Amino acid sequence: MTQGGSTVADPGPTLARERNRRGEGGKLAADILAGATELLEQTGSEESVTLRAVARKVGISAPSIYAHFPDRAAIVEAIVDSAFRDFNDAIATAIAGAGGPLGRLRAGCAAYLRFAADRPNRYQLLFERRDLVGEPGEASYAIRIESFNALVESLQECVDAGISGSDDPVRDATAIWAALHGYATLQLMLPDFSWPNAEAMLDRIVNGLGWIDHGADA
Amino acid sequence: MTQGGSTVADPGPTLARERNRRGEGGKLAADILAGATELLEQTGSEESVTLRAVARKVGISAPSIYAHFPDRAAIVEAIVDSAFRDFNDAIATAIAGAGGPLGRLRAGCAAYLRFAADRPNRYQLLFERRDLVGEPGEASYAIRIESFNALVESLQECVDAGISGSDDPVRDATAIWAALHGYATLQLMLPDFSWPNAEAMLDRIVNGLGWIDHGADA
DNA sequence: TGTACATCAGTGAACGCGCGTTCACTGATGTAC
DNA sequence: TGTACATCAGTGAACGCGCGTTCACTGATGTAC
Repeated sequence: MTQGGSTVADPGPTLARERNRRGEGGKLAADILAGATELLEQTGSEESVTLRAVARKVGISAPSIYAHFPDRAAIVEAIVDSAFRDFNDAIATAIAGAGGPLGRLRAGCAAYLRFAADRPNRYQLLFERRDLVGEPGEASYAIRIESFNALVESLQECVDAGISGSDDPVRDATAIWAALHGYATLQLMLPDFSWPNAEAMLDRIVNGLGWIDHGADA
Repeated sequence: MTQGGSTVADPGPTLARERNRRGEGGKLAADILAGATELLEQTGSEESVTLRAVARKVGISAPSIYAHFPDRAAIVEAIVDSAFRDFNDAIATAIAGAGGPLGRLRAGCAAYLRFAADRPNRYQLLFERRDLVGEPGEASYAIRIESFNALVESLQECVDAGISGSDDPVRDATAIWAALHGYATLQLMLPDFSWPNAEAMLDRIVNGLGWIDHGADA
C-alpha cells in the first residue's frame, strides 16, 4: 500500500517558489489547497494527497503546511468543500442562464453531467467520502443537497407551469438525480462501454422520469 | 494516513486456528479470501484490507499468505471477482425465478437494489476500482456487464411481447442501470436523506425510463 | 538616514508507525522400507 | 509394527519504505527610535 506496484505518475517537484512577504503568509493556504486539488485531479485518488506530496507540488517543506491546516484531514475536507462549491456554482449558473422552466431543468441536468465529464476525479470525490457528511441541518450536509434542491425547484416550476404531470416532484427529482449520478460514475468505471451520449441520456432522464405525462403508473 | 485519526474499529485478533492437514493447505486460500472479504465488509474501505489485517483476522502470520497469493493486489482482485460473481448470481437467480417479461425485468432490478442494500460495502467496491477493468472482450470486463446484459435481454423480451415501446432497449437499459446504480450509491453517501423506498423507485425507473409508451421524446 | 530588534514565513532533521515483502527456519504429517 | 526421512503448512525476525507529525531552528522583512 505504501510500497510496491503503486505506479502513479510522479508529477515531479515543482521548483523554487518565492517566499511570501510579511503579512501575506495566508496566501500559502490557497496555494496548498490548489496544489492538493491539482494532485487529486491528476491521480484520481484521495490517498495520493499526502502532506509530503502536496508540499512537493507547492514547492515548500511538509511542516509548513501546519501553519495553515491543523492536519491532513483538514486539507481533504477543504478540497471537498471547495469542490462542492464549484459544483453547486456551475449548476446554479447554468440554471440562471436558461429560459423557461423546462429549459432551466434541462440546463441544470446538463451542467451536472458536464461537470462530471470535465472534472471526473473531482466529481468522484464529491460522493466518495461518507465520513465527511454531517447530519441534516449541518453545513456539510446542506452543501451536498444544494444542487438537488435546485433540481426540485426546477421540477416544481414545471409542474406549476403545467408542463410536468409529476405528482411528487421531490421523489421524481430524486430519481433524476440518481440517474445523473449513476450515468456519470459508471462512465468513469467503464470508459470503454458504448455509452449513449449525454444528450440522449438527458432526453431519457428528464422526459422519462416523472416528467412527461404518461398515463398509469404500474 | 498510516497513523493519526484513523479510528476504524479493531475487530481484534481471531484466535488460534488449527493448522491444515497435509494436502489441505489449499483451504487456507479460501479462508484468506473470506477473511479479507469480511474485513472489507466491516470497514467499508479497501485500504483496510492489508496483509497484516487479513492475517490477524484469519489467525495466521502475514507471510503465510504468500503461499496462496502472489501479492496484496491479487487478494483485492480476488475479492472483487468473487463479489461480482455473487452479485451476478443474485440477479440471475432473481430473474430466473420470476414470471413474465415484465416480472423478470422488475425482479432483476429489485435484486440489484437488494444486493446493494444488504451488502453496501461490497457493492460499493464493485464499481470503485477502475484499474481492475480490462478491455472489452476480457473476462474482467465481461463480468462487469454480465448483469447489464441480462437487463437488456429482459427489456428486449418486453419489447418482443409488446409490453414496452422502447425503440432502443440497449440505451434504455443503460438509463435504467444508471438510475439503479445512482440510487444505490447515493444512499450510502447520504443515509439521512429521505430516500423514496426501493419499491417506489423501481416504479419510477422501470416504468419511466423508456418503459411505458409515452408519446413524443423531445 | 541608520541601526537594533521583534516578528513572520518557512526549514531540516528526527520520531515512531504500519505497511509489503524476504528469508531462513520449524515442527507436525504422512510415507517408504 | 517401528523408524528414518521427505514434504508440507506454516512462523518469527527483519528489511526499507513513505507516511503524519513534532521540534528547535533560521533568515528575511518590516518597524521603532
